[in-house]
Amino acid sequence: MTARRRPRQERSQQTVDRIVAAGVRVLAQHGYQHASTNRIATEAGVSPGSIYQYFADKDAIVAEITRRLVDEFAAALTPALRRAASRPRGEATRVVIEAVLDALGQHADLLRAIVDRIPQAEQVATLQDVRTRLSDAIFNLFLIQGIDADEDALTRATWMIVEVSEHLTIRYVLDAPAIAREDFVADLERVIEGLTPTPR
Amino acid sequence: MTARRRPRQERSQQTVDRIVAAGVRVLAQHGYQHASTNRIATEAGVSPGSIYQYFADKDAIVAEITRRLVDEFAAALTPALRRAASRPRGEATRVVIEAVLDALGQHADLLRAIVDRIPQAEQVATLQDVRTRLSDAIFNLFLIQGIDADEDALTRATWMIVEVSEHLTIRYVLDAPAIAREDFVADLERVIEGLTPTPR
Amino acid sequence: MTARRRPRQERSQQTVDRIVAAGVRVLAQHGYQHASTNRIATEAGVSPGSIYQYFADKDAIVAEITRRLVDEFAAALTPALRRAASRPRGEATRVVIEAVLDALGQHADLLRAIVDRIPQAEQVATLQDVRTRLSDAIFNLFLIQGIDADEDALTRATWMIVEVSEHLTIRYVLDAPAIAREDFVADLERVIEGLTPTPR
Amino acid sequence: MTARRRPRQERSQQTVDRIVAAGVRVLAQHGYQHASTNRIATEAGVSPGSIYQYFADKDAIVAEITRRLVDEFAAALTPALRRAASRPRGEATRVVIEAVLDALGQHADLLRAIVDRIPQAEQVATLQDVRTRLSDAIFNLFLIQGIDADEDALTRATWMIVEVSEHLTIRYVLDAPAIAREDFVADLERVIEGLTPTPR
DNA sequence: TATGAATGAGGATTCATTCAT
DNA sequence: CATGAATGAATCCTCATTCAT
Repeated sequence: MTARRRPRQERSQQTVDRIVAAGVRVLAQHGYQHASTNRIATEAGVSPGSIYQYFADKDAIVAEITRRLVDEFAAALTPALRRAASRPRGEATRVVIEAVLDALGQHADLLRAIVDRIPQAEQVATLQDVRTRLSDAIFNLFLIQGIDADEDALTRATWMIVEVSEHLTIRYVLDAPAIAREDFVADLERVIEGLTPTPR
Repeated sequence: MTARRRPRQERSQQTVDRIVAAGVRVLAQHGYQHASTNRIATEAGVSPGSIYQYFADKDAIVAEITRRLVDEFAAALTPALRRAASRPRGEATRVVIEAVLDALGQHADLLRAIVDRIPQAEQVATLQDVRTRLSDAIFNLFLIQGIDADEDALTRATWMIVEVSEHLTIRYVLDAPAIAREDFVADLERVIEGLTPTPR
Repeated sequence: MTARRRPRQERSQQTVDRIVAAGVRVLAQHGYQHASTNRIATEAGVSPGSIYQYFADKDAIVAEITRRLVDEFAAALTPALRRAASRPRGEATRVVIEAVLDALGQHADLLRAIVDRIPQAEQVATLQDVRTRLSDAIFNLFLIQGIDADEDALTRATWMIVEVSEHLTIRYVLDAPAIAREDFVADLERVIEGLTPTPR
Repeated sequence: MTARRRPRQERSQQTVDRIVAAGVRVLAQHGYQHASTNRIATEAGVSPGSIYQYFADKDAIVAEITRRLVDEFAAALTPALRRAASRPRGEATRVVIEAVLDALGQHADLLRAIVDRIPQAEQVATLQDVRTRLSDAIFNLFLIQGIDADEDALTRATWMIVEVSEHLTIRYVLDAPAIAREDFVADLERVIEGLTPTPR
């Protein structure tokens, strides 16, 4: 469970927002271990006690931050996915990749705060969710497209595509290697294509 | 440098080893933030003060752990690299991947302690080193094999191959997805092949 | 600056006062090096953490103690200085000496804690300040009284008078030698008189 | 008690000397509280354990340092005192002051290490000795010179002269104020003269 | 005697959390 | 609801001292 109470009043909502925003800033600047609740409270212009009106403990703040990243990411992605549905396979892949890069880029700070500042093993909960949903989506996509290789092959392809895509897009956004975006997209598309099982 | 003093007596070496071993266990079990020096000392059967005979501070222990992982990994890999040198390209790739999986698998605990338990942003200099050396090696390999596409393409291919290979092999070893090893190797080989620039 | 936050509530002020008071007692009893923050906290009936609500570190407590001593000393001295202004030189000197002895005597414990328990080299900025202000005052007094020997002589006289007066009054108060106060005052007055440059 | 054993063998004596010398350096550089025995041992090129062959504890080192300062100071002073015996009063005073300044100046580092780096309250033992001996000498001098004011006056004069002389000469040597030595000596001589009881 | 590895109590400081106001 | 003072266990680290070799 994340939030202690889901505040309806506007002022409360504002307080929560300010805490979360402060959390992101403090996390980005000081890292997970030095992101003390007191610092977050100060940064948010809120008393330490107030934090515990809305969050059960420190980790709940991080969980909420993650949840928001995921939500906003999903929201930013939705239209692209819809658009992709009506395109031929190769183009669809490209459209989605572009959309992912855009979405990640818009929340680079948040992303860095979570991905680079929190140990993997602690990120689990919410992020694992996303990955699962992503995997399911891709797996279903295979089925829809009539790519019915044996199940093991589909599972494998799904796993590899998810891992590669997630990792590469995140690192591309966060590390900004000296690679032109169109080249990166083309390469990634080719990799995904190569990993997609061929219909029998 | 990591060590405070380079121990001469045998007892010292044992103590250092016990501290490092305890560090790995504690890291693996409790994660970076809860890996307190006192816990490590207790786990090592050593007094807290003893740690500071050999390590400048807590991070130095982590650094040493990382260094050992890297060293042992490199050692385990060397013969395979030599063997690979005399094989045709495709087979060489496969031989190296297999060797990497073996090497990583032998130190899965260590690997998990570092990769999953320490925030990326703190993962020490030593690891960056490895990545750099790996990149250089691959880049040179391209040149040696007469693959002289333009430099940008080589840089890009290097970056993508390193990121993909590192991430996939590590996740494969640590997450043990339900994928047959030979299939995984074949897939990864294919991805790498696909990313390798074609000679003009 | 010394305080971390300037307390608004009354309770805060009380806590600060209790910490400072405990600091004085602990300093007096155990000396600077054994005046641990934990001991001070215990003596103050306060948790260790509370100290750091109001003081940046241990030295800040000492600095605050010193500041208070200096302030109270200055306050106790002011009326005497005013009274002295309207007296002939010799008597004025005597009046001031008496006032200094009174002022120091009122804070003997504090004085001992600082002067005898803290190494000279660490005796904080605040004390240097006082000495500087004292020197300036005396130097100006010379000028006002039309004692215009050459500057070197004034500087020298100032230095010697400050050193002698400070040291003798402090030691008289702290060591309580078997000397009648009126005799001590007379002697010191004579010494100061002897060190005062004669007007040309 | 200071030394654990008074070593006769040459090598032992050398070790003690090195420890003491290292103690002075470390004290001067780091101050009393940060002058750890380990640091002293390292600086002396000796093992920590060896220190405890020759000194009961850390304070014994400081005590020994103090003792040496006092001894060397006394040694440096003796001839001057002898010379002074045959001079008229005023000149004798001057000769002694000059000798004191020389003696202190030769051991400025040692002096600073002790006087400025160790809390007064901890200097007691050995230094109090010197002061006592000095007081006795002056008191006797008064008697010898037939200055037989009442005992209280002698006691008072002795106390004041000792305090003033000790403090001023030490501060003059350590703080090096912008005062010509001959002027300083003349002033101090005048002060002492003024404090000396007049024969009835 | 000398060594230096080992000790462990103790020190300064932090920070998630509570609770009286 | 909000405040912010207070808490106190836990953290990293130091250092005088001991003792097996």
